[in-house]
Amino acid sequence: MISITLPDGSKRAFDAPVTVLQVAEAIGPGLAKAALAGKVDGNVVDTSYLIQLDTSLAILTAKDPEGLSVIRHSCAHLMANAVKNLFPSAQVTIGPVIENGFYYDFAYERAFTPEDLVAIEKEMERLSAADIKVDRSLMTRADAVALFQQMNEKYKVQIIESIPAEDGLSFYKQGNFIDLCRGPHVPSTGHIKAFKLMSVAGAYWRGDHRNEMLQRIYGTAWADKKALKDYLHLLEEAERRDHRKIGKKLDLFHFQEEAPGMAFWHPKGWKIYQIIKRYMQNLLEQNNYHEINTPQLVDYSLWEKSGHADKFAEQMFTVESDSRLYAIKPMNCPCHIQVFNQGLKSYRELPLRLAEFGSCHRYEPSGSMHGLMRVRSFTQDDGHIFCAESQIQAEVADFIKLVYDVYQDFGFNDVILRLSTRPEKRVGSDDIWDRAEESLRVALNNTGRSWQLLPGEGAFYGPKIEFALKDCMGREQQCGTIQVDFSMPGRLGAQFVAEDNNRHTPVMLHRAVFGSFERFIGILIEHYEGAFPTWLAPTQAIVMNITDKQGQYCEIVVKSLQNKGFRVEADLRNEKIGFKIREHTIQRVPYLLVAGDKEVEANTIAVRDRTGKDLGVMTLEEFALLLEQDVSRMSRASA
RNA sequence: GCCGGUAUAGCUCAGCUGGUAGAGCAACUGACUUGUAAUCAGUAGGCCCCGGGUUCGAUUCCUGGUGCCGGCACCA
Repeated sequence: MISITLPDGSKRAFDAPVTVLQVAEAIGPGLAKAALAGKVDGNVVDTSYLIQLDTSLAILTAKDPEGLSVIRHSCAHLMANAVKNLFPSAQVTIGPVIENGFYYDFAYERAFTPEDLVAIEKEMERLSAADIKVDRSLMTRADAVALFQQMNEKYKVQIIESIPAEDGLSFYKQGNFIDLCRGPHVPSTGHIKAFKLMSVAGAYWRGDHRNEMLQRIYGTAWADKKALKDYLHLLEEAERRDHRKIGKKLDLFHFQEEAPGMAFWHPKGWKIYQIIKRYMQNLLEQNNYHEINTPQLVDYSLWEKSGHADKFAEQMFTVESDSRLYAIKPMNCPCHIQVFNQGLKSYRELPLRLAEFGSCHRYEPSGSMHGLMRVRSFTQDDGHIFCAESQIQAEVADFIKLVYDVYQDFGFNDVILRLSTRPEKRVGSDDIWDRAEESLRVALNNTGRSWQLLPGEGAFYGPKIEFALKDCMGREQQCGTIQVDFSMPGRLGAQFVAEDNNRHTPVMLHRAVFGSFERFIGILIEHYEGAFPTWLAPTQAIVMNITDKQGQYCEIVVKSLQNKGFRVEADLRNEKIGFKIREHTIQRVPYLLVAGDKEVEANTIAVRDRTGKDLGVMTLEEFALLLEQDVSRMSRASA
């Protein structure tokens, strides 16, 4: 007797071992038809999985997130199957599920073209329509190696050989196609109904740039055609949020060929930049930082001492003058240590917090640049906290809180927290790394928030906590960071006199909240789709006349609001009011003020907002109050 | 940096197989003096990314470069 507990708590009894599919059939034919996989004791398994002991079971269909994952995974196999049918000499490698879809990497003598993709998709449709049964089987490693060697799948052989011998190897076969896979998979290819191949791209074998490049095909797959259509529509919407497009449309900045990766800021974009800079200056002052400024060019020898030249020589811009070699600073920390080193410091002065809106230049690889998100010339809201080891914990905790406060002010609620630990190429002993990583881990755990571990992703001088925000396409962009550095202060001779009257080397915490102004503004643009909250909007209100008669009145209105500190402009062009409204609505100006004869007569203005909502006719004082309240919703900005 | 794609007016984009280019919007000029998302008419605007080659002739084909786009790798 086997008793199976279903998600609703009910139990089913069977005389003999049953497969997941048989259980589904016992529940109902509709469910059996929709069944993609089962969840037995929390593990997702094939519908052919044989249940032999009492357990809990959920039948997974396309409606379940895990069922959708199975579809995507099986769709990757379906694509590999199609590719092998059309290009028999292509070799298969790996094909995992990713957010919204899947990819599969192939080794082939030439690159796949967009036309190939169309053909592959068509072949996939054919295989899906044929509803081919998907069978799972087990094989020993030796047999598997022999089989794939015989098929001339040398990448697959490598993968199989790298799996520990004691692990069981499962394989999935559909028609003429077989692939090593942990599974589970759909029972037959007919369950894969809604998919689309998105793009081809190069990708290094095993993610290592020293290896050959494979052809990666990206695809998306959904439960049904409607979900697929919705997703494609969502993608189009997301593209509209692209900061590069909005930057052009709202005239915020531009790039040009003569200065790749370096933004030319236009008046409105620069206004936003100034607003967030002032915001940060206020905040730093409140948090006991001292703002400083350091040189743009520093003799190359300093970068050799700091260790940066060792790792980043290729990525530094250099200038030779008067037979001396300088580097245009790629970062600010060595300079901050120079400031710290002026004069003997006492433990009483720690923690000493130095901040700089530091303009940096890095020769980033050409293929890595991306609008404002990754540039060669950028300004960090950089800061370095010099402290004793015992002070790390409190400083890190304060900083994490600061970051969350700031992000909240800017409307970001989805912050991705990560801890990046020691990389292969690094300075400092393992003991130092142990202590540094531990201090960050403790700080993260104390926040009660969930965080991800990124092993090996730390800076060469220390581990780091990263605060990442998502861009319009869901890509994670690192913005804030705090890094514990036990090495650089010592390398550059930083010292302080402790309570014991001996000289000690301080710990340095590198930290930035925005990361860079460029990237942060890029993220802001995408987050708000250009419709910045009033406190950030370059123009907060526009005043428009109906005819020339109200021109003078409009100018008085503008002047009066400007005198109160608001960013207000007039649009007195001889155009119809509808035309002007449309233009400024598209330009995302929060408030649109109209003055016609009636308003002049009553000494009022007609107000509407950029969403099209009519806020009615009011006096200037009433509007100023409304504006004031709107702006002060962001408390820290006006602090 | 690597793989692929791409580059035409300020912007968004047409331009079949080679015969030196067009649209919409924007700009400018004029008329209109207008009540909440596009008034009408006119004018002007192009080293068709840069260099080399093939050709009688190249925006178009080939080739080298650069920028940009999508990935990969990198990211102090």
